[in-house]
Amino acid sequence: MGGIREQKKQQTRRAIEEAAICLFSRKGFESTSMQDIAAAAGIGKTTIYGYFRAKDDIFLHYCDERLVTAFNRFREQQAEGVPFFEQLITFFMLKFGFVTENHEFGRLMLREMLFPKVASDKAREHDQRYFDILQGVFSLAEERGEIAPNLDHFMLSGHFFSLYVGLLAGWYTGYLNSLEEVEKGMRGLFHQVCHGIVA
Amino acid sequence: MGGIREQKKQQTRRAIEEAAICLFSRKGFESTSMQDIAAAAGIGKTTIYGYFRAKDDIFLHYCDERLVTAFNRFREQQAEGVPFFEQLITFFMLKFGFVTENHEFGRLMLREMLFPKVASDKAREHDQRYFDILQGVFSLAEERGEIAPNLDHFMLSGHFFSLYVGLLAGWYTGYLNSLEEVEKGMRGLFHQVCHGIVA
DNA sequence: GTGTAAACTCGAACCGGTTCGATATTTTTC
DNA sequence: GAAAAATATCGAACCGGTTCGAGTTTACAC
Repeated sequence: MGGIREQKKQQTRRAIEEAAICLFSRKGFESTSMQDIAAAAGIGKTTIYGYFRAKDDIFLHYCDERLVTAFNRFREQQAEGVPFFEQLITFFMLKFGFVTENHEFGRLMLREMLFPKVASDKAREHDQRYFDILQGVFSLAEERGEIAPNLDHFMLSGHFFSLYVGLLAGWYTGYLNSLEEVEKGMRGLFHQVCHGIVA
Repeated sequence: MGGIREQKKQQTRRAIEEAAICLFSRKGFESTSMQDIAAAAGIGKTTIYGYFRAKDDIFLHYCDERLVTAFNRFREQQAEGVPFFEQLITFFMLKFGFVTENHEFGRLMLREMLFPKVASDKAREHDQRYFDILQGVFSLAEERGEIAPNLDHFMLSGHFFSLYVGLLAGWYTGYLNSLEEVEKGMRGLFHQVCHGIVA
């Protein structure tokens, strides 16, 4: 069992993914053909379909991996002593920077994650990881008395997540043009959540 | 000037659009080929490109028209006496219902409007119309003393808009499954904005 | 080893969106 | 009203993602 076949398969898969991501970043997703990828990976273009269902899948699989590492990076640098407001800013700015690092990748990823053709389990997993982190932040904040007790933490997560998505839309539609502007906007919005707007 | 040619052109354009939208709703966007549309409109498929830049454009042009009428409908039924919270709920639930009326249309439209390949002027116009309406709601609320004075109305618009987008994402990823749930969620989130979460 | 089944590979073909280029029609000009 | 310019139409071809099917390689049973 295992053996030669499995090894080669792993190797080929890796070759395809690396070739694809390299070409996508260099020439853009749409300008890279399956032919190009196959050539760069040293195989026939039909062979790719033995490893990935479609062109999109190569990209989405890569996003998946990156998302997981990004989450882990956040968890590592999570500092307990920091006020919850700053924890949230750090968390979402990290996410934001990560998603928009490559303009086109981010666009494609967001389209697929927020408005998918069909809801996927993979996406649910990511959401779960995300909620777990925020849940932790909110619980701590509650203990410390930074936020009101008995708030619905699920809704709270949704609230901050929505603002994060709104900022991303602002970025991609051209209303926000630098990370400084984004952070400024984020602080303003988060402040509104914290203190309310009622007279 | 004008004359036969112009008339026919208008007629053909209409025929294409009607055929396309009819087929899109019946069979779905991707399952409808340019061939299908051309046949239904009684022309050759290449001719379509004399009227629309691409398949997407037929759809997006239609969305454009619908968006405008939806805005007008809201402006008509805007009631002055209603508290600003209820005005916002009405506004966004109207938008929400309109966008999600056809599941696939909404998905495609949102992908394109929030994360466009290139920022377009058309989109800016819509945003402007949207901000104008909200601006009016906030100004009135301010006069009435319903919200604090000196709030940044632009940021406020962005805030509510983000929550609306977040709810849409929740709809398309399967966390919200009925308009009742959406409205309940919307009320909860808007309430958070109004009253804050700080202890 | 040998036979058999499963898995891998890839050239050929398919399919649908888009472009090209030649033809047909209308408008303009004189 | 005929020639020239502008524009509309559409069949043929292109291009790129995807599927088919036939040939090859590997794994396993005996």
